[in-house]
Amino acid sequence: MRVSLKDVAAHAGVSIKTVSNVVNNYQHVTPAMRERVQRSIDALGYRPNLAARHLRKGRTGIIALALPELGNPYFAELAASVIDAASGHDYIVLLDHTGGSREQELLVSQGFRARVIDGLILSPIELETEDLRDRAQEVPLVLLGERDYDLPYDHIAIDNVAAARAAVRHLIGLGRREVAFIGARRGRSEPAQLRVRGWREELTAAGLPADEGLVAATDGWGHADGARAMKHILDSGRRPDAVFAYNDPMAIGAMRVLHERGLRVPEDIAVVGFDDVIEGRFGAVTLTSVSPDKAAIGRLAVESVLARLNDQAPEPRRIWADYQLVERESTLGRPAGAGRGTA
Amino acid sequence: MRVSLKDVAAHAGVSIKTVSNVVNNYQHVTPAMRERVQRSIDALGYRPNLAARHLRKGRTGIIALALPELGNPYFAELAASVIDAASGHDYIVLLDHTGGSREQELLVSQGFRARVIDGLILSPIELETEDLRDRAQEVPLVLLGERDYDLPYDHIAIDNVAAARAAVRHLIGLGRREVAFIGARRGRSEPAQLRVRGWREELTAAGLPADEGLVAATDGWGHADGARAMKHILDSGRRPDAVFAYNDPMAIGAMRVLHERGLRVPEDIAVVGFDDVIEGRFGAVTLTSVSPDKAAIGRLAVESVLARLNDQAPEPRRIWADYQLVERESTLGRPAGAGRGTA
DNA sequence: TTCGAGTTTTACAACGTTATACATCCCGTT
DNA sequence: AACGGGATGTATAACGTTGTAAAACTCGAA
Repeated sequence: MRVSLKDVAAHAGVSIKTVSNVVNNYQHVTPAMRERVQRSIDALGYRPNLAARHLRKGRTGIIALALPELGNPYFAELAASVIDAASGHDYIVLLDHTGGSREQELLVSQGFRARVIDGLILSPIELETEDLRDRAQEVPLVLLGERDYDLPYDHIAIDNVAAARAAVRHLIGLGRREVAFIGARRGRSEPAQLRVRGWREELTAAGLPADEGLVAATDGWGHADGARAMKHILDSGRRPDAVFAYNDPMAIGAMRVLHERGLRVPEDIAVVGFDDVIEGRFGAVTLTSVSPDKAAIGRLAVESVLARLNDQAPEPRRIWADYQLVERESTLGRPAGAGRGTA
Repeated sequence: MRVSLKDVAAHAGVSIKTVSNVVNNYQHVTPAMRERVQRSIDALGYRPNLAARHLRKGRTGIIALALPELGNPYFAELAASVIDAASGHDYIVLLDHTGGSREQELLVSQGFRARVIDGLILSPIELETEDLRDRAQEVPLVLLGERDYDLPYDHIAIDNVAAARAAVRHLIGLGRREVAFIGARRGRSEPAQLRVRGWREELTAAGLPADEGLVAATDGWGHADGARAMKHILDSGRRPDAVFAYNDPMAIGAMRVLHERGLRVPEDIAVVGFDDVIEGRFGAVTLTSVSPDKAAIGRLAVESVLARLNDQAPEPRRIWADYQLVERESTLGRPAGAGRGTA
């Protein structure tokens, strides 16, 4: 069996607690004693049993990250950034995916999928405010993403309305007048509402009609959904001169359809995506996109969870991460601005 | 504080162990007793403390999955499939990424990054046989991916040589004679060696020269690396009529360069990738690719780890997963429909 | 020498669970 | 009626760690 503190203590001829003190770098240990115990530790190859430590301290050193789907590279990159951030605090990350379904999100938020965690970072899609309200407050929860909840949890996101407005402003600046929005979600909940709102506000501000006939609802968030939505718009006889998609995969799916129909990007239709995933930089037409600071989001999420875990956190707050509009071939034209903010 | 077995026992007026028996579905519990205890469990909202269970049983219910990088959608999709497979066995997945560096892979393989796990699924890139040989045998290890080790661990992969040969055979069948390979890795280790070997064998079998001048080494595995490699080949004055890339992102990066140089895919140069990631289906030219059965790989990996954990596993073995060559526009016999976008 | 105030080490009791060994109960058989 | 044996429930001791409180040192000053 494995070496325990008891074995080390016996080997060094001291009490168990003294060994524990050495292991944990307790202040009051004489250098001589530390040396002696350390020698036994090395000799026996002792390594702490984390299960016992967890039981005793009530901490596991694990935080869970629940994302809608890993297939979307934005979430994959976000996961990577969370893992790195956590690693810097000696935390490891348990990953789960919900498929963006309310049921799974509920299970995750109530801790039924993972019960060994110190904290949870959740990026909800369909979850409603009331779903989270009766959450048994077991471990700290930090929310990520576009949904807008009025709840006592930290929430990290970029300013989706402002970012969407920047994207639409950019398109208008190119002289486009009919800007379609791809990716409003069907059903009662409206996860895309902030981006749709930004689209609407900016058009209105520019004195253009926010034509709801140019808003295409979809069932999912992938390439295929974007393609279907684009087809739907074109088949309905509309011919917008610009498309703003909920995210990059949908934008790329839409561009594929435009290509199949012989429509040129950006000459006939300009396209802007959201998330700035790597694949947008290598298509035949590179994609202009809103680029959230993923590294910052991951870092802030981890820091928030850990702060709350250590009771160092003030009241729950909304934290804004930076973003940037990155222009590429799909909207060749003149420069646009960046945005940012703080809570 | 949280509800423990003790609380439930007091509430139900029985001993702690009886409650434990109910929780663990122990055989000999009368329905009446089970009912009564269950009522208390529900009333108090009891949920087992995994740290304690872990300490007692020596199991955590967690397996770790260590992948080179999540940014590559192949690995992201693989992670999703492992998470789903594990979930079916009441296991959860701790995710780590190594960046494909030997140092990180070593840390992971020796359990220094995560020590609360029952088993480890590792997809190594640079790790050498000897690095794994002196691994302290703490938890079961299952290997994934292209590397070929002669070690007592289960190894799950598709037959890379055969798959690569199928890809090259397909290109030769189109009448292509100069097939470049993109993505051999620099340095002493040769992670891409099996696919290069398949490339070489198939060309030779067809009576064509395996021209090493058409093999492009890269530093990484991403879009940008593929683009660089393609540029390198073209700049060296070579003009192959086909390209076989180590993976899809590299193939897509290469196609972008071909597009920039005014070379048509597939008319001038046919392209085949590897992994069949979703993004290959939505470019201006969709990508022919070797499609490994990711769901099977995830499932087999989880099953292998758990079998070994339960001592139900025979001697370590190599397990082959299925694959398929999916043909798309990048290797179409005749020119694709809508002309290429312009400008 | 004795005392006191710090400093260093120790003994012991948790943390919440499951395994072991034992006690009890309920039967059908003698 | 008493017995034996399987089915069911219980008390207790681990698992390996850390927090608490108390004991045992050290050292300078009375």
